[in-house]
Amino acid sequence: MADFEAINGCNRIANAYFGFKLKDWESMYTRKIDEDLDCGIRVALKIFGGKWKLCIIDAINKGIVRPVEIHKNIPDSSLRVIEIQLAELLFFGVVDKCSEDVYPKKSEYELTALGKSLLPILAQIDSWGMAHSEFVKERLLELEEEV
Amino acid sequence: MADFEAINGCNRIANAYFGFKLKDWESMYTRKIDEDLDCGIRVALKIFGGKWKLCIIDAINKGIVRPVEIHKNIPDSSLRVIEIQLAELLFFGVVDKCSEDVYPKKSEYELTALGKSLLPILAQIDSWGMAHSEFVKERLLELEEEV
DNA sequence: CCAATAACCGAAAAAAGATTCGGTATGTCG
DNA sequence: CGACATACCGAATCTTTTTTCGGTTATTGG
Repeated sequence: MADFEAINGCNRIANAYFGFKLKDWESMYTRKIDEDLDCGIRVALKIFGGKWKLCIIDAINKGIVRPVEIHKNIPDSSLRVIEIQLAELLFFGVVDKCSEDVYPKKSEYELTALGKSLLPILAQIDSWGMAHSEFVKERLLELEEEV
Repeated sequence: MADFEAINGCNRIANAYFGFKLKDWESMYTRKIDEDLDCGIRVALKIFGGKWKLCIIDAINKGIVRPVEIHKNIPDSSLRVIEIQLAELLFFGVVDKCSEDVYPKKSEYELTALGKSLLPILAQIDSWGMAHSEFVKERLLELEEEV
């Protein structure tokens, strides 16, 4: 349970962290458990499969640790989704929240050991993407020209 | 253009490969190009970010090369989405279609060099997921108990 | 005190993604 | 030929994810 205690209120967890109502929980939950989780890929994607999660982890790793700053660093995202995905990452122990009572008192996030264990994957994905970004752009361009 | 020729008909490409109509194309396309693609992570996710794409690549790599077989190998998916995501992977050059005129004449997919370059990432994600699957399950269980 | 900023949150709407369903075409095998 | 399997495809529907919007609370700096 441990740091789970920090998050009190199941409504909040279910709703804020997963975006559904408690009445929906059972069906969603059981479905998720039954469906998935024999395949490493799907477990992994459940943790960092969100649209912005890897970008958030990347930002925190680069020292951008506060929600507003992370959001500014990822201009296409909405602040709300940063908050939500940060909360999910927090719930799954990928990040920790450490709002110290120092000046200026603002909440900061840091990577846990689990979060850090994702960094090699992150780096690999990022470098693959960088290596192929021109190719991907060209492919999309070709498609546009055809249309 | 090359193997792009193999895919004839822009309607088909836009609709089957991306699931929207041609009239929507311009806005979607320009948005996509403008938004993304400076960040390796997002380029990469554009290529293999679909729900089942990594599983499909994994299946092909394991020698499960025909759509129906891939679908059977991923029972939670629908055959349709396998077809669509296979077509997208084909379009982005991650897989190749090689329906040889041999008996039995059925379409088969194989990984291209680009597809194979994803295998290390795939392996890393999968092993990370396997290593943490118990933790993830427990986390979900805790949540269930709270509710 | 007051304006500004940050951290959140809930709800509704929009967008994206996946599924279901009903087709066509083609080939195989008995 | 006729039953069956495969490869596809389009459209409608449903689900999930993300965004937008309108708040509350708390802190900071003038």
